Amino acid sequence: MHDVARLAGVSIATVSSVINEKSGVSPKRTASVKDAMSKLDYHPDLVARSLKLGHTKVIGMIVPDVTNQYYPEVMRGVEDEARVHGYQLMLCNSNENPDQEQHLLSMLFSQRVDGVLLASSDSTAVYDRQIRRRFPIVFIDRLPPGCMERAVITNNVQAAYDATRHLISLGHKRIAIIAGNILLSTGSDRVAGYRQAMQEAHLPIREEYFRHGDFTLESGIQCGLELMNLKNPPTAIFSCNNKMTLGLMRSLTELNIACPKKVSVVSFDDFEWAANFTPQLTTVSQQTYQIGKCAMQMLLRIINSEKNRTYQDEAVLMLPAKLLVRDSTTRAK
Amino acid sequence: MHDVARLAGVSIATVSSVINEKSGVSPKRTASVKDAMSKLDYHPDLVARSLKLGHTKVIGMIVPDVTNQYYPEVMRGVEDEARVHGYQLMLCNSNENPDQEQHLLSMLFSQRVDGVLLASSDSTAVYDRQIRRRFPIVFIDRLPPGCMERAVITNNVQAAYDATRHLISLGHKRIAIIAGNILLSTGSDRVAGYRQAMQEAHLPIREEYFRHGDFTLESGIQCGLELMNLKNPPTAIFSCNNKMTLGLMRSLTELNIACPKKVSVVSFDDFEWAANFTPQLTTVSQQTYQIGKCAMQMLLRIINSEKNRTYQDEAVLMLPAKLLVRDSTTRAK
DNA sequence: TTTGTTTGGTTTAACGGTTAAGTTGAGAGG
DNA sequence: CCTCTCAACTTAACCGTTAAACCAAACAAA
Repeated sequence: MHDVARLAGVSIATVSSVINEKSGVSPKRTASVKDAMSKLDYHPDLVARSLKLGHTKVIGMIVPDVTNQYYPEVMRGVEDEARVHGYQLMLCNSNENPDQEQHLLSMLFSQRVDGVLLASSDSTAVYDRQIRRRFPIVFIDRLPPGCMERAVITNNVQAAYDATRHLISLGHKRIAIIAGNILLSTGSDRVAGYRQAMQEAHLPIREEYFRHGDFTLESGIQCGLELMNLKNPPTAIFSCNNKMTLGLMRSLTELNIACPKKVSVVSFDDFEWAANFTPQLTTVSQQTYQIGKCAMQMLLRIINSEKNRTYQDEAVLMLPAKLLVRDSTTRAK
Repeated sequence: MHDVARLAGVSIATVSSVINEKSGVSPKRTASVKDAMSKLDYHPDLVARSLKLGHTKVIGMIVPDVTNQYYPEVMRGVEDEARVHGYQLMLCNSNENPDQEQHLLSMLFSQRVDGVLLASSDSTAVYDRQIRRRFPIVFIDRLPPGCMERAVITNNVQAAYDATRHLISLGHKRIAIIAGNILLSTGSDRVAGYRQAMQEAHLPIREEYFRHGDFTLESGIQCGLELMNLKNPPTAIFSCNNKMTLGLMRSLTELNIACPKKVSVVSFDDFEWAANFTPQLTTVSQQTYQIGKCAMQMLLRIINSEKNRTYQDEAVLMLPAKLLVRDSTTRAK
């Protein structure tokens, strides 16, 4: 910057003015400064600017597993919205590990990011003022216990209800569920929707049809095997996320059980490949891109309101999911 | 920091020494400083530190599409290696857009990242000294034209050769290829491997069996339809990436053509779902995690060698891929 | 002519750390 | 008792920006 100023024959303050497009610099000088900048291949140091300005124009995003299709899709929405407003993204992986999540959180704070988007894997952490004071947080996908605001999630209860209703309307009575980690809202809410639909239809929820997975492929295989090896196996299964569904389908292949002939399957989470399975999977499709976009918008509103001290609270935004009926579900015999 | 120093009754320099675990601070003071730090919930400002130190301990990573399974897998390797050495990751999406890629590159420079991992979508850009001077770059996945060093990629020629050989060894003669963007090394190298295997087996490469896709699902569908609607359709198809394969399989479903009965399919890129398709897909599996890990290690070596001025050059590291034979390929009749 | 205002710039003090150089005090050696 | 050494700590300069305060010249109004 110093060099640019010297080459253009002005002070560094003038260079700064040109960079930030402030008024009060004559066209002639503006031109010569710009000239000098490109001659020297000068790029402003955002580190220094951040230090001075007190904000970084970077927002952090913590997800439990980048490898799960779901999160990159959310990330697209976040990124597109962020770019429009000149923000950069710092993506971190918590590996479903609460300790690492806390560590990342404090690391992001040290990096002085302007805000954080968090899909928390910590079912015990209380994100109270302590953390809040550090920076604005918007929760995505998963709602931490007790959290009543600043979150963008899918209406999991409704979505699970719809999925289960679909099975019931096809005449199924023996409907099993492969639940995810019920310490997470995505785990418990989907179970709640299932329960609601079953009770409404006066169907019993048999203990043996209620399987606890943990959102991983392996647990899907395990639960699938257990369910189909019962003396009286279910005629339909509701699997609570994409990875477990994958495991479930593998177990069906292994046991040589035809789907949907012998058992109908409806899965949470749609993904590119779902329509390519044989059979094509009936899924609950979340608005992933939209979740990311809305979350980023909410975060931006919070950041700006803190800047202007016009604190307005942001409720939990619940986006509906859509049931995509394909070939893995069919009428009960 | 000021507050911490005051509370502990020392100077800020002493606080700094404690933070950086420098010798020359008495145990008593060390304790009281640490005490004060936790009392005030103090987290050092990495922005200020970066400004002073001239490095950020952040490395940038630019990928064409986070939504492609491949890149998150690479990212895992990068992240694990980065974490060990105290580096953070800034992930960016170029959307296969060269302009955006250039823009991100200059943005990352302004952020003063210590290095960059780049899967370039720019087939024309020359990454010469101009760019190099800004920061160390290691290329991943795709080798830009003319680049002979500082890259970690899969041995695409060999892998494509193996895949094609596999089809040939099954007795296929009419072997089609759905190529990707041949302006990218991943596109052209895979074609080269295919060519080599075909020529070696004295099989003609028919123009009509050579289809140009662009690595997208849509192009896969398109090429699949075109190929199977020929008067004399191929008995085997080599598809050059995961998304195009997905498209290809959709087109087969649409045309009601059985795989592998009517046509064998081998695909580049393995992914979690590949083993769940019906039929289970024969794929070329890249060492994604390892690519990320090795690339990060190489970048670290470059960064450190620049620091010590012990410039040593890094060649192109080529990792082998593995052919996973499953059910989508079978003997030609 | 004097005064006020506007325009187009410069100077300088932060921002929050790190570190080289300087200071202090205590113990050892002469 | 004086000097020397060394450990322990402080002072102050610096990193690259921005912005408030300041300044000079030009011009308009009284």
